[in-house]
This record gives sequence, structure tokens and C-alpha cells, in this order.
Amino acid sequence: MANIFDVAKKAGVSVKTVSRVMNEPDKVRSSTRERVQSVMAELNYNPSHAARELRSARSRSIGMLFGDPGSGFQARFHHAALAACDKAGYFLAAGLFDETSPDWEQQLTAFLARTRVKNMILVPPLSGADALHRRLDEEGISYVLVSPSHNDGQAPSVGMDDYAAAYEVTRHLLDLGHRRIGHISGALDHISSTQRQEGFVAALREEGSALIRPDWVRCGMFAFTHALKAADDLLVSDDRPTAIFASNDEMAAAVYFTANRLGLRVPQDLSVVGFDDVAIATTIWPTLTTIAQPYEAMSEAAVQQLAALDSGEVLPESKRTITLDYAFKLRNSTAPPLKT
Amino acid sequence: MANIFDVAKKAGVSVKTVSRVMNEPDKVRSSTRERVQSVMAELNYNPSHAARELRSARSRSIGMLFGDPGSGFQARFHHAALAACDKAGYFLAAGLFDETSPDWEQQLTAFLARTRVKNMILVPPLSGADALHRRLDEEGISYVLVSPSHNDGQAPSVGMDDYAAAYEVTRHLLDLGHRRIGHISGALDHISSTQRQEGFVAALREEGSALIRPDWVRCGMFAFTHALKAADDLLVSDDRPTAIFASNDEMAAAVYFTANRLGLRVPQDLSVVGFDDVAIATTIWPTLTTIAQPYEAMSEAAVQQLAALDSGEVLPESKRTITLDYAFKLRNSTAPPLKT
DNA sequence: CTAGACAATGACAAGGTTGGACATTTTTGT
DNA sequence: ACAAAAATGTCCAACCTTGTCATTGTCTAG
Repeated sequence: MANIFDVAKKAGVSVKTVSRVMNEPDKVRSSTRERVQSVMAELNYNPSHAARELRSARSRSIGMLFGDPGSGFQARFHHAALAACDKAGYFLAAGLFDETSPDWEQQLTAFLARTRVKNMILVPPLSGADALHRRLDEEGISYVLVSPSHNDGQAPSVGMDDYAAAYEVTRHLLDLGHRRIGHISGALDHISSTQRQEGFVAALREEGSALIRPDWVRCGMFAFTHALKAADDLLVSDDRPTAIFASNDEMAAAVYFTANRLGLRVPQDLSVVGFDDVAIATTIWPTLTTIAQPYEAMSEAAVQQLAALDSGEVLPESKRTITLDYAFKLRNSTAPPLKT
Repeated sequence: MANIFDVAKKAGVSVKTVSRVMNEPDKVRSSTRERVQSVMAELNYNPSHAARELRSARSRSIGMLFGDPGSGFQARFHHAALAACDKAGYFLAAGLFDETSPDWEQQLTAFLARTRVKNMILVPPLSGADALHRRLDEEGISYVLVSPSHNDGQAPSVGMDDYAAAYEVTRHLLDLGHRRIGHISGALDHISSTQRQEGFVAALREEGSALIRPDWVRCGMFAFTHALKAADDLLVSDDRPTAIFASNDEMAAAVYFTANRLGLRVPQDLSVVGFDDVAIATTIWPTLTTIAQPYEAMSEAAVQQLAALDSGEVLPESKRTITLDYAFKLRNSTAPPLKT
């Protein structure tokens, strides 16, 4: 396997220049740069990860901790993060982590010692775990929060406009003709939850405050099991909504099941929309109308933020808190309400 | 952070001895070894991954390629593999891969060049991709197949006894009193599928060959969408089974939906069992009776096989093909058939 | 008791890269 | 054409560990 000397020799430059092409590209004239790059490609040169890391003490790995493997958001994000790291020449170092365990600090220390990562991406619920953040600060690790549960403005973060997305799905239900719409919210200490709920309420208010029925807003904690209960509360009575907006897809799946149990057909008797667009959204039937989080864009932005921090940049406010566009996925779980 | 010199100095030995303690522990006298080890603990010493890899050209990473992120099996296995690597002092290097893409060879080459892994774990469907295996052979990469779709006896593999597990779940249905049992199989070119089907048939035969109804065995290709169709075929007629054994959990979920659509209650009107015990098994309602694959044991065995190969061992036949115990998970999707 | 065998330990180089401090060459602007 | 700036080169050291080979220590058998 070719090394940096081979490249330098073939390109007729010094190794230092080759090194510069890789690390300080704007300090080398574009003509030389291109020549060197083409030689690198030709020789199929890949800088030794190990030698680099050893010499520069700066790890090319980005750490990401994994909690509950059942979380659809986490699984989707992981996939996207893998792609983003690949693209940016980083490695994704995944570690297992249980923030509710009493020895979480040890787990973290072990992970950091083993991987020596200096940069991390934290996804919910870890993006809201203050104690963890403080430990990382102490260790001098940079991190980016993904959809943080609250934002104290310290750490860089990426996310999407939950309010607007929730407004849009609710608008969709209203446009179909629904006037009786319920909502199952996520964990209330999570800012995404409250924003989604606010977007929901704002859309209803536009059509008239009478549409807002506090007893049709229930908390499902982002969890399937809690949502089963919430859905039951909403649907058992004859005075029930004709559509439900669930704050994530797992909870929407719970609505499906409760509806089925009660003999309500989706979407004829009950329209359902979810949020996140994770695997389950297309493995349940009918496929779920939902909001797709910008997983790819979020991961890429996070990696870029870390790369910038890594090279000593101070992020301007505009790049510290990044909000990305979501996508509305119209599928088969929504329909106009039955005429009565 | 302490390095090997600090340890050597404090322990009053040479760095080489410290190195030996880590790599060839039986070549150093136990008294010295213990002294060195206690110093390592005291200084909180962690060998530099980078320096090791650089010097010894042997990567401490195990590669694993990821295809479809929606696959529950893959997600579960990944989690377990992460833990197993952690435990054995390896890193898990994950890469994205699409074996159906025309440039899969490039993807593979890029992954190998970037990570420089020398060992890989392949999960389905990649554990059955012969062209991929040949490329890895050419590159001199060792690999372990997890639940391979066929076994030509070349590469080491780990798996479970699909036949016995299928027999056991079918037996469970029979013991509940079911005599009308259908089966939705996985992809037929996959040995796990056929073995599960054989286990199913064998259990039925014990109770009398009359129970075996070929028209009640359908292929669902391990996919939710195909299984919807298969379930429909089984359930529309009045002459339908009272229980269905689906060859994985996603397909069992499809059975739930079809059943719901047709107004059949699970488990009162229809018992359902799945296979794999992935996330969806506990996020659908009623929770799914299924077979839990030995994810943890399989990952650990795979990592051990690779570690052995890495250190030049030739695996004896008994360690080449490893079969591990599964677990039967009794949950809420099965009940005795209604009396008629 | 001692040669010889073997086990335990040590000294030193090497692995591929980057950083630092300058020296030299080329390009740019006037 | 000249000075200033930019681009490139030279050379050495450092990162931390392990492989090679030499050396020292310990045990066994005659």
C-alpha cells in the first residue's frame, strides 16, 4: 500500500507538500494540488489513519453513544451519521451507553479512553443530559447536540423546526376536512414535544379556537406503551376525534393498534399522522403519513460543526444553532373524515 | 495520559516488558506481570490504539457492513456486536454497503482502504453473498458468517438451530390445541428459511400428517409487504388456520395487520408467532411470542473466531461452525383456539 | 558444581505522518 | 525590475508501540 513518500516522488514534490495538500489545501497552489491529488488517486493512496492520529494527537473519529437500540430515531440517525462521517473522512466510533445506569461515568471514561475521540455527536435523550455534557466539558471534548431537549446556548446544535412541521401536518388534517383532531405528545421536558404541540395548537386556532380541546391532548412520552393508554383515552368515547397527530411514529403505531382493537379503520374512520419517519412508518399498514426528519442533513451539519471546532474555529452564532428543513411524507394513513 | 514509558519506569522494568505483559502475558514471570498490571491500573494506562496499529500493521478493528437500516435483525446484531467488540478490546468499524448496487466492489475497496480492517463480520444478506466473499478472500481479509444462507464449509460461521426453534414454536401452538396452523416462510434461497419450514412440518407430522396443508405454507420473503399478501391468502377464506407461524417478526407484524383488517382478533381468533425477537416484537400489540436469536452469544463467538484467526490459529472444525442456543419468548400473541 | 538449555528481560530501530523552524524558489504587484 | 508575498522544500523530531535480536538470569542434568 502506497505511502506519502510514494505519492511525493511520483508527483515530483516533497512529502511536506503532499501533507499540506491534505491538511492545509489553501496553502498550496491549485495546479500542484491537483497534480498531487491525481497521483493520490492513481496510487490509491490512503493516509494511514494510525500514523496521523499518533502524530497529531487529534483523533479522526467522532464518537456517538447508543442507548436503547429500539429507538427508531437513533437507528435512522446512526445510519446517516455513518454516511456523513464517511464523506468527511472521519470514522464513527460507536459506544454503548446507558445514561440511567449508576456507573455511567465509568462507561463514559472507558469509552473515551478506548477510542480517544475528541469529538462527539449526542442524540436524544443524551443531547439533553446535562450531567453528561458537564463531564465532556471537563474532559475537553467537543460535542454537537442533535435535537436537544433544551438549549442553554452553550453547545452547538442541529435540529429542525418542530413547530412548523407540526403546524404543517395539522394543516394537512384540517385541509382534508377534519375538525376533531387529537394529539399525543412526547415527553414534556423535551422542547421538541412542546414545540410540536404548539404548532398543532396554532394550526387549530387559525380555524377557530373552538377546535382546541384540552382533553384531546394527551402525553405519550414518545413511548409505544404509554401511547396505547393515551390513544385509548382519546378513542373509547363516542365523542372522539376523527384524526390524531402523534408526536412520533412509534406512538402513531400505538394509535393504529388501539384503533384496530376498537374496530376503527385507518384511515377511513380515523386518520393518523406521525413524526420522524423511522422504519416502522413503512412497515405498518397502511403506511404512515409523517414528517421526515432531515437525518442526512443533520448528520452532515453536525460533522461539519465538529470539523470546524476541531480546526480551532470559533463558530459564529449562525453556525452554532442550525435549523434544517424537514419533509412532509404523504402516505396512506390520512383521508377525509366520514360524513355524518 | 500515561504512556508505556511511564508504566515501565514506575514498575522498574523496560517498556518491552510492559508490552509483553499486554501481548504475550505468559512470557513474563507472574510476579513481574502482576506488578506491571497494578501500575497500569494505578496510572490509568490505556495503550494507544493508533501507535499499536501503526507499529504492528494489524488493525484492532473488526468491520461490519450495513445494508438496509430497517432490518431488525441487523440492528439487534449490531448492538450486540458493539458490546462484544468492546469486551474483547476490539473496535467495531461500521460501513455502509449496498450489495445490489453496481459499484459494490468500489464501496468495499473504499471501506477496506479507509478502515484497514483485516477482519469482518457478515450478517444476512451479506453472509450469503458469494461474490463478496471471493473479493474478501482475494484481499486476504478473514471473515465470519452469521446465519449464512448456505454453507459451503469454507468460512467460519455462527448461527442457531433454526430447525429446533421452529419445531419448538410449532409444538407450542399444538400444545395450545391448535390443529390448523399456517406458515409464512422467508426467502427460499436462505437456509434458515428452509430449516424453519422443516421444523414446522416435522412438528405437525408428529400429530398426524393430515395437519400438513401445503396451501397453508406461503412465502413472505422475510419482508413485511410480501407477507401482507401471504397473510391475506391464508386468512380470507373461512377455511383458514387458527394460528400462523411467521418466519420473522416483521412478517408476523404483517399478519397482525391483515388479521385486524379482516376483523380477526389476536390472539383470540388467531394466534401468531414470529421469529428473531427484534424491536417490533415488543412495540406491537399484543406483544409477540417469538424465538429470540442469541445475538450476544453469536457476536461474542464471531469476535472470538476472528481473534483466533488473527493470532494465526487454525480453527478446528468444532470451532468453525458454531451453533448456539436460542430462547423461546412466550408473550401475548398466542392463546388456545376458540372452541367451535 | 558447572555446562548447557531455556526463560525472562532489555536496547534499539522502525512504522507513516505531521509540526516546527527556516531556507529557497516562484509568483505577484507596482 | 524590484520588493513583497506566496509557494514549496529541507531536515529533524516526535507520537507510542512492537519486532528483532542480544543479553542476562534461572534451572536441569550430568
